[in-house]
Amino acid sequence: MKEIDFSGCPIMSSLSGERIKNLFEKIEFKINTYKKGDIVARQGSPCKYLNILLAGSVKTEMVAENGSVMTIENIAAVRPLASAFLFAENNIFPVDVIATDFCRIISIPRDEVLKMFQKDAGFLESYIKYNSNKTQFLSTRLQTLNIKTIKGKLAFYILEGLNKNLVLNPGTNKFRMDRNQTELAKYFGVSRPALARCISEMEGENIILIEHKEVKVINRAALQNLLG
Amino acid sequence: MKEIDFSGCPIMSSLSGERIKNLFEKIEFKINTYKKGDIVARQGSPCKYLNILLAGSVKTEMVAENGSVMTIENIAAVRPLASAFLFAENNIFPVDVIATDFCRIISIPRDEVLKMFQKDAGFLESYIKYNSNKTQFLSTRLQTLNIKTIKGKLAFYILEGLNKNLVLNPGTNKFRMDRNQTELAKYFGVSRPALARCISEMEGENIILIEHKEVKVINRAALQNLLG
DNA sequence: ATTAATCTGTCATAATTGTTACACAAATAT
DNA sequence: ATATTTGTGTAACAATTATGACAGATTAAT
Repeated sequence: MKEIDFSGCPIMSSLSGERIKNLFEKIEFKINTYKKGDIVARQGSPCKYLNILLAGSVKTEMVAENGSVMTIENIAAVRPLASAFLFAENNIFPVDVIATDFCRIISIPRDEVLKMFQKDAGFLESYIKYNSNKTQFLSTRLQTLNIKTIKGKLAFYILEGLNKNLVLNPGTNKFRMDRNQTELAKYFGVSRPALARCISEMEGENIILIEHKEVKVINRAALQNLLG
Repeated sequence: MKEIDFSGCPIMSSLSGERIKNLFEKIEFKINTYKKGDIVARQGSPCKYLNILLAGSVKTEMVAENGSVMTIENIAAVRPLASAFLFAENNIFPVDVIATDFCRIISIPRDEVLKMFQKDAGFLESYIKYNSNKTQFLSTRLQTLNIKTIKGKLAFYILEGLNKNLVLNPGTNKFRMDRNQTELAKYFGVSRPALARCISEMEGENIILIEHKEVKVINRAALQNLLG
């Protein structure tokens, strides 16, 4: 086990090396390597192992029967692959997983993972935490996308950012965005000029004031109204 | 324990009564009742317990400081409340939870839940499965919403429905929707007439044929093109 | 079988957003 | 300091979608 480096892996990083060693004792697993272009997993095939990308990078693609392809995600080590699918009702890979580099991937059978959960509550907690965080993240993204107007999305984003900042700076009406306008437009899935227009309109209506990445909320009630 | 009925609860229903009884042995928990209008949990308060709604119903709301309110969800027994937040990094309730009826809610401390995981791998598996299913569900919803055009959403929806049906009826190019046009429009978050127009255009282009809830795919490649 | 309710197809108009383009500001590199 | 890149504000026009409205088709209820 000493040759496996899980540092940076969201479901392992909280565990010490010693603990990881114990965790894998008597656990069956295999490590495969893939070269660039190899297919790691096929869309539609059952997901029976916890696969963790130890080194290299992969991309995930959806492939249709007529051959048309859509890239979904690029993933770099160290991260689990499709961890939400291992235990789901419908445990098949929703995508093709293709190596975009030389890769090492560890595969731990489902039942062995359950044993590992029983053995080390910390590992179990990390795994659940990882999935919980993901669920939370997706919920928030979904809320954002579910708002139809750009002004609404922006209002939601600003109120959210303000709330996060409130924990550190109680009573403030300012916060700093971690995205520029172009990135924000992509995040919302809208065009950049349309976002700029909305910002300038909302500034004109004295609701907010944005300078660089600094957002100042002037009329909070108006922001709230844009949500519903 | 005999008075607690978990039937229909997604994280308990796979377990027999005997097994549930064992599971709760030596486990600390409390059961509270709430009458209509009572606040079960406050937005922003830490989520330290696994709360399962045993009887009654609740609604979840986001409340702003100026008092404006937005209802997020209505939940009826038997279901866990905010199960994704118990183990997440940021374990605070994102919403107010308010009883809309007489309610009984069991609260099991976080650490006790971990003990229960260690005790019964089946319970652990159900819990993880529940969260996994949720992640999967949200991912799919996110993909749908991420497609900008109505035709694209429809194409995605149809291809997905076809794929699900393929497992039962290999080689088919038909499937039956479980929503009518009005419901589908709501699901997509678009207006009903706009959806109807897209359907009729796609029928005119000989891509699909929809009769009642029966969908027939004529030109699958064209559907694929609408995704990207 | 008839009525009532719901669902569907369609239209004109308004509102919102995307596209493309350009000038200028800000940040970064040389 | 200057050049280069990247980000921002703005505009005209095109495309898409929402809104509201209506008639006909389908389904459910009596």
